[in-house]
Amino acid sequence: MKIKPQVVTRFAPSPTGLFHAGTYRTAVFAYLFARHHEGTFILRIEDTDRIRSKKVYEDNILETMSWLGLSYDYLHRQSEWVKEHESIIKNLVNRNQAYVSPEKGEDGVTRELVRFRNQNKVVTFTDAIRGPITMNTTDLGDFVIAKSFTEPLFHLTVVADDALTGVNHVIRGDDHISNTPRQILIYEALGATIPTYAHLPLVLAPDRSKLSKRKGARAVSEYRDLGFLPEALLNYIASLGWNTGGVEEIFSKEELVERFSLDQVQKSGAIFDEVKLRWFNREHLKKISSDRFIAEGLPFLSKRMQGILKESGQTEVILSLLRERIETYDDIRALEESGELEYLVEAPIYEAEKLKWKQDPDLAVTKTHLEATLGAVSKIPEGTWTKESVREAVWSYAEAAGKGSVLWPFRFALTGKDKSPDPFEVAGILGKDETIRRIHTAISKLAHA
RNA sequence: GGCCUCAUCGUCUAACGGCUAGGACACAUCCCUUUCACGGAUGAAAUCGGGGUUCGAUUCCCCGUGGGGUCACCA
Repeated sequence: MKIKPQVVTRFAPSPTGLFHAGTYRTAVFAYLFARHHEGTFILRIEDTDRIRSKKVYEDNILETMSWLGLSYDYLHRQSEWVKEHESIIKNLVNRNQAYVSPEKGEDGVTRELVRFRNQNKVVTFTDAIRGPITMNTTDLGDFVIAKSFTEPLFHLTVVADDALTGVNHVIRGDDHISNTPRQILIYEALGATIPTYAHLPLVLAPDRSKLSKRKGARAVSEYRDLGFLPEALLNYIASLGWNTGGVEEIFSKEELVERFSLDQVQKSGAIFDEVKLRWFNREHLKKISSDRFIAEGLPFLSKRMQGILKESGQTEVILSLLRERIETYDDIRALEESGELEYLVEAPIYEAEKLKWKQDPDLAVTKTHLEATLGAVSKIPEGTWTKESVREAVWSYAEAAGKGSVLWPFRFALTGKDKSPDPFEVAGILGKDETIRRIHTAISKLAHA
């Protein structure tokens, strides 16, 4: 442990479901705040509700935190601290700050609930983002803090655990503002130091209501499977409700840590916009190494296509060709599924008419140009066949005869597609034999023209 | 409904009380270009309303309006 007083903050999810960006935004801000101040970041699993808490959800939280790169200094589960909670509740009762109240539940069984003895006062706290907030706690009544000595409830465990772990900055969602006064009451009863609160504005669905699964919000872990980069998600989530004030938007985790500050956090909610997320992803995709792009992007192609690429030895060339045309890795899968990559595997099937460039009068011109192209590329020695050498062989003729008139038929003969990479790129991948074969096919289609 | 809270382009946002309210995403047009993509340029697009304070209000105050959150033996 460090000796100097430091920032201690935490992220405290309850493992009762899969979490969307709204929940993780809290984690991101708490993390950035802690790291910026070289403080301690605690991950606390709030599993006091034994019925609703599930191991799979806890695993999902741990995996997502690690995927996003949100490292924590300390991890604990509330369920492991029942003893501590029990003694705190007993102390409260002994000091007459809480009392046991036998009450009948909905099931007709009488249980000994523990209720907090509310002093009915006005509580004011200064929120780091919103400033002073005042609330009268009278209408809260003597709220329940435990279902029994060994079954503590949310408000008690939150305060107990934060106090026990020395948390001095509570960064959480806006939806907890109304919980804060009663938690402050508990701090006072415990004689513990009240932390600084920072309530973050909510992340909203497109209809401006709180983001939720019902509103179609995806779990953050789902974005991993959809081929998003963790640094893009982190960057975008951090940008929701916070900004540096400058014009740059793309930041690495380290840059975010360096720049983060609570006083630049927005007060109003922000709509989660997947379109902008995709843009962030594209920007981050541009920055990663070619090796990483290939390693991560390849699995999004079918096994069949992966096999074909491996056999041809062109995996790297083809994937880097895709790189500037996609926003997420999943776009690679979509590209293959829509047949965009078929011409790399087998000769295209198309109507002869389509070989003609839009500005040419008839197919006779097309045929002439294809024959000239064929002649030019045939002269390239097998061993020096590259996209550059193909370009060199054809370029001067194309410039003289009209680039569109020459290059459109050339490209179409190779791909059979209205849209594709340029013919040199494709010829480079296909190799000399296949390129010549496809030009021949095109010319024979035009035999009668 | 009570309590709390928020309010700048469609969205995310910038603007010591002081230039023509700036940028990004998306959109449109144009350029580059054999096509697509990339890239470049341009454009359309906002201070919720009403009162104050002030020489001057996006900014400060009040009142409306609208949105959101929250009101458990969940967290």
